[in-house]
Amino acid sequence: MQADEGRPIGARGAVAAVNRQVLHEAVADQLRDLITEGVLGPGAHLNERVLCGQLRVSRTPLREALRTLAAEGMVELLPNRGAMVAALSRRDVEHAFELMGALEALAGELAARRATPAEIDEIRALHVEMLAAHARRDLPAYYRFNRDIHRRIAACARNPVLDETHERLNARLQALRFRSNLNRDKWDTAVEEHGDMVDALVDRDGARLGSVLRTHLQNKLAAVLAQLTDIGSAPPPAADRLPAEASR
Amino acid sequence: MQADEGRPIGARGAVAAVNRQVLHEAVADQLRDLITEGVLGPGAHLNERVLCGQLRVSRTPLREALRTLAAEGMVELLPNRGAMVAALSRRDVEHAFELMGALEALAGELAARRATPAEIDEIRALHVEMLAAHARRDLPAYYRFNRDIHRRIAACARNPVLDETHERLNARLQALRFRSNLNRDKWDTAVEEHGDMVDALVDRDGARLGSVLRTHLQNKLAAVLAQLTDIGSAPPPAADRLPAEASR
DNA sequence: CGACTCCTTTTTGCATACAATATGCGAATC
DNA sequence: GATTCGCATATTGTATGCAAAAAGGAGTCG
Repeated sequence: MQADEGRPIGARGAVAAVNRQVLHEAVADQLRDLITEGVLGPGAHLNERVLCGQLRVSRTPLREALRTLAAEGMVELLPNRGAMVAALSRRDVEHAFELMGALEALAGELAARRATPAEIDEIRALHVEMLAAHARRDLPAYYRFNRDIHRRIAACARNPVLDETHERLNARLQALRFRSNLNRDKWDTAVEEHGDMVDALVDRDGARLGSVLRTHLQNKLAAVLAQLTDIGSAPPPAADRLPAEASR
Repeated sequence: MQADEGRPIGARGAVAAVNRQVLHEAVADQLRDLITEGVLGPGAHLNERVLCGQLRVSRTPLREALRTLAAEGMVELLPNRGAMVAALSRRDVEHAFELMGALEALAGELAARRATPAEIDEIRALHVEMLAAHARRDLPAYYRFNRDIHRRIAACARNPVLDETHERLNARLQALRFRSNLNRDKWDTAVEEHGDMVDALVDRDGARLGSVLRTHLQNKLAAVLAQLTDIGSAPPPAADRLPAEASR
């Protein structure tokens, strides 16, 4: 990808927010993406010079971005020995999901109390679309609707602090790239649970919504853990999706 | 985040490692302290050059520290216009406490399930000491025991991810410096609630412990909000506890 | 009297240079 | 032959320099 000079790293594609002018934030965004996409796999060592060459930035903004990511828990800093992508142990995953459960339960409770009728209608509509995707066995579409529904429920909670915490935790977990490993039974169960969620939301039954979300997450944890052991010590994904280093 | 001392990736060293002296982390720690202590009050503008002079470091580690703190939510970065200490609105405080309630409830539930008898005994002992401090009207001692008890309960939950999230949120709130504004009634109520907490823990009644913690926090929120309006737009505390700038 | 513009000053953002620390390899020693 | 020491190299940590953006102020025009 020959970057045209003036264009900062992160500004690719439609969804990119307003043109990031601050390089270190753009770099942080880019690295986050690379990590969640698995291009930079768990445990991967991040060599500053190499990354500088690949991202076409100097070490200063890169290092600032790394500090940001470290504070977010996406990378780990080894003093005087560089940075590596955070690698979650099985234990870490369990802990994260415990916390996630509480966060989603809270979000559910609040959402049941605060959602507007319009929001609920929208979520119901998305749910129906998700059912269609499920019937069609269209996994990518299913994931999109799934994600969107969860996002919207979170938004109904109207608590940015909760939201941010949730997003951050989610980002850390995304690095595990547990997906698409969904057998039919689990998928059906998940869809059922989603039905319960929508019902609870429509009834504005916060406690029930919270508990459904918790169960939902519990099942997801089980799936993730199963996959973790399946893979075992997975081979590190090759990091060749990065642009080649600039020749100088 | 930092203070990851106990978990060096590979083999854990038997002997305590030598004091690490990575400047940007030291700076971050120091700034955190200055903010929570109120030396750098909410909304205070952080001029890089000035801080460099006061902390006797160059801009690079300072800037890296600021990025860290920004990711933690303690400061806000205004692109091209520097950093300022995060200023929480009333709304923000309410949101933070909502989240806090869920975190503490979870911690309580887990603690009731996972605490060892020895830990429970220790907490009971601390509780008795706290009662003594209360009887003596020794506020500082009370705060110390109070804090210690909460910390230990959190530790019993055995969930570092939860713990870190909780600590971080707490740090952000500490910047408000709501303390010592405790009238007798509220104090008595708080002590009573602490009694319930210990009882619930001894009974290993997670649900009850969680709900007590929630109530406890609810009352604290009320106090904080009251104080927030009391103070109104409080004058920014003078930042003269910093060392004077080095003359060059 | 106020708003606008242009210019100076200040401050932030990025790049690079220099210093400190870790790593790897080979020679010397036991 | 294995271990250890020491040196060479590579990598991270810190400081500084330079450019761009913002803030502040003086002067001018409406």
